[in-house]
Amino acid sequence: MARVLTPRAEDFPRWYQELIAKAELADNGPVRGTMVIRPAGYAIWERMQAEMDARIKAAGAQNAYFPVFIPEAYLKREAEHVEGFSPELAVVTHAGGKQLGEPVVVRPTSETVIGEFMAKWIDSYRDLPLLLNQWANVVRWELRPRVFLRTSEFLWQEGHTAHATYEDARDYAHKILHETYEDFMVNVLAMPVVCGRKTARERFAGAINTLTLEGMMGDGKALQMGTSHELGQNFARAFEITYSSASGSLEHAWTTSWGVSTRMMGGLIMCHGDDRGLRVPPRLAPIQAYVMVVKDGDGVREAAAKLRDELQNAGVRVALDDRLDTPFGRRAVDAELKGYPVRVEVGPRDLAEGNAVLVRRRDGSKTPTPLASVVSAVQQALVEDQQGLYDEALAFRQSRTAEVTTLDEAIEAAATGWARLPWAAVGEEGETRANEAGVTVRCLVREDWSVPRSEDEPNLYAVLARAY
RNA sequence: CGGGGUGUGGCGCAGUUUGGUAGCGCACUCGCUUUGGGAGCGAGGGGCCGUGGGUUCAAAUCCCGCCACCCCGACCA
Repeated sequence: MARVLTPRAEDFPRWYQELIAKAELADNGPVRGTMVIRPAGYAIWERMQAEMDARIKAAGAQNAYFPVFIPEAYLKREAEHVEGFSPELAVVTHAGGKQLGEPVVVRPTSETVIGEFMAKWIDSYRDLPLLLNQWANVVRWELRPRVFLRTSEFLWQEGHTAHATYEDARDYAHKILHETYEDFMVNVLAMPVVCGRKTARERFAGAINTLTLEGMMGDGKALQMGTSHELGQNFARAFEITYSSASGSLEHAWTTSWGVSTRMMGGLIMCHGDDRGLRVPPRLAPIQAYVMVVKDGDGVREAAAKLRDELQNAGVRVALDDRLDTPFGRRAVDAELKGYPVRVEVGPRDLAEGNAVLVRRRDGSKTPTPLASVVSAVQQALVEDQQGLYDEALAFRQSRTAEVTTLDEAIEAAATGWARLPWAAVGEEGETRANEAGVTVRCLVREDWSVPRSEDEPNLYAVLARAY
């Protein structure tokens, strides 16, 4: 059987296969494209999760946990929602050695179960807003899985909130979009994203508005990195999430939901990776500085260990590699594949001159550095390369984004990157035409690239691109 | 579901046209030499060739059925 690497060769650079094999970030699982994250990849995911979780808590949400099995009837309560998801549901029909009276669905997302609980937990306006988040794996039996980008099972965070008013819900959805997601992607992942509003066609099933964060990958395609939905009162009505207002009237709550997933791992690889492997932004990297004993010699191990300690004390996430039984070349190449931002190479030759060699993953530069200034040089490199990766990705996106005026031009430009044009020049018919050409409307933005409050605002622009 | 394709040690493949009882690379184990950019040499271990049936003295190879998986399209965080 041919090895399972679903992204097409032209979508992923050559190194990707080697990265999968050697850096062991992730692999497809035994069940039809189910994602398996190996330990090396988990270290990166774990840091993503920690950084994201901190931001979610800063937004006031609390973590909770809900059932993996959802009665089919729950899904059916919200018409659009069930229609949107039915084809991709995994349904359990047998359990306990017999056929179930009512099948249960393996959650594709948890609006419905959480809605059920929200209805129980919310009585008064004093209970609002209710801000919940859960880290969980969900299953969507997509027709065509792709490693990292669209696996049948994926791990994500899904936030679910209920608010007393439309405005409060809307503002919260936008707050998550910017303060939680955009902040994380820009400052931790070093990935520029365009925040915008999905068209009616691209909207989440059951939402009144879907906000998105779109990133450009190394091949010019777009990847939706995260999403934040205003669900209006659709789910509140379906699950009877009601509260007594201050004036005593019974009202339906306004809910939101939002999520980011392990897809970000794919985005990270495809945005920053180069022909030598992964480049992990310093703020994300589980190992920021990799101190390597290049070759044994007088005082080499001691010097390396000392640098490790100094870096650690300075707050740098550091690892020491003194495996002299493994050839240096292999260790160096492995470190590159795994994308450690900075390597500190210590060997007798440089040590004789009181130096270690500082190697930066971002540009491959090698700089002999006096032992006494290694810590400050590393710290500086980490800061510079965090910014450098972002600047590089932004410059790339800008160079591949065309401002055009007609749909034909936009479709042509989408062959290599993104195109932006007045939404009025596209419209629903234009969107259909673009889709037929393999191009989708990624989002709607204002002229200054900010997020529109409504689809009816004048002077909106559409961002068109090919997507995964 | 439509159109292509593939199933052979852990991974990637050759062998199938022209049947003769399974091989290569990587990985793994042991030994020696190496170690400043993916090491070399030597010696090993590991496969009822997806599955069921048929043809034959003999099937990975030929014939029929079944199954699984992959790629392209429809679907999507």
